[in-house]
Amino acid sequence: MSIDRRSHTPVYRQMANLIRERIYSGEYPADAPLPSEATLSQEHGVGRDAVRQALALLRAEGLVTTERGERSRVRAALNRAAVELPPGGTAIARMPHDPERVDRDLDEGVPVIEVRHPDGTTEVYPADRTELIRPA
Amino acid sequence: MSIDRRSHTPVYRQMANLIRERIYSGEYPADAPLPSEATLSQEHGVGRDAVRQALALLRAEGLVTTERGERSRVRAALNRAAVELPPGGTAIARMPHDPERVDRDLDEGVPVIEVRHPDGTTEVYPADRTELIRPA
DNA sequence: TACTATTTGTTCGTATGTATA
DNA sequence: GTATACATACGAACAAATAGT
Repeated sequence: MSIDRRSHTPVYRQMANLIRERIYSGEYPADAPLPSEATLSQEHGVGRDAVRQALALLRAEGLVTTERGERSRVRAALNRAAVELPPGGTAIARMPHDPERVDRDLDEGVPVIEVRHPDGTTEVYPADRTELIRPA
Repeated sequence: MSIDRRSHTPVYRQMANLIRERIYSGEYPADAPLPSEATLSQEHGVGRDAVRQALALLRAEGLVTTERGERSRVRAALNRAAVELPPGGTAIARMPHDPERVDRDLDEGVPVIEVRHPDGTTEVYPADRTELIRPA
């Protein structure tokens, strides 16, 4: 797969698709660093900007994490315990808003599960990706 | 000569021109270390990035060499013997590709001369800069 | 030998300008 | 007018190699 300049799909989305496929295929294994933005930029003949926008999409999907000064990494799969629901309780999955995400020290792309008990109290759990499976 | 912020010539190219002139003028003599990147950056009021890009241009031209942990140096002029061409032989000057350059242990910016003999054999010589002369 | 300072290498964050669709 | 795309530019932080004490 490579970048199609004539496609109407923006370059940065094509880049995201390309990197995502390499993650799902195992070419970029979990916890491994991706090539640097500059390397990806050169190898695929696109601007650094397009690479950065692609990585932003993958971060939002929870597939990669990025820290300043380090190459982006494939998010390691975590095995989290299921949330036990109390009788009459409800659970809602949502994305945290940005200050909340920072406050809870969560990576981008990590949804939270908000458990509401019958007595009105609520608890919030991060819902990390549990497996590396291509969404249907 | 100094950096013109209003010029359409990129800052890093202006920096390369500036340093190149100082090399040709003898202000930075052969084999002498240039000022550090940080010094050049501060003295000319440009970012370290611009300095590094300028040095990359000069390396590609074969004017300077850079080693990690040391300041860049003006490439010493070497007096290499002329290549003797056999009757019917041909010679081609070209830049080595990157793995070849590493393999032959050559600095950046050093072309090679490929001598082809009538019998089909070839020899390759590095073609170091022999004099410090402003190209016409 | 060991420690420290200097220096280049790498990398991401951010901003600006320009061009194009 | 907006979104996309690229090049340029600066900053910050850290790693790694070298040199001097």
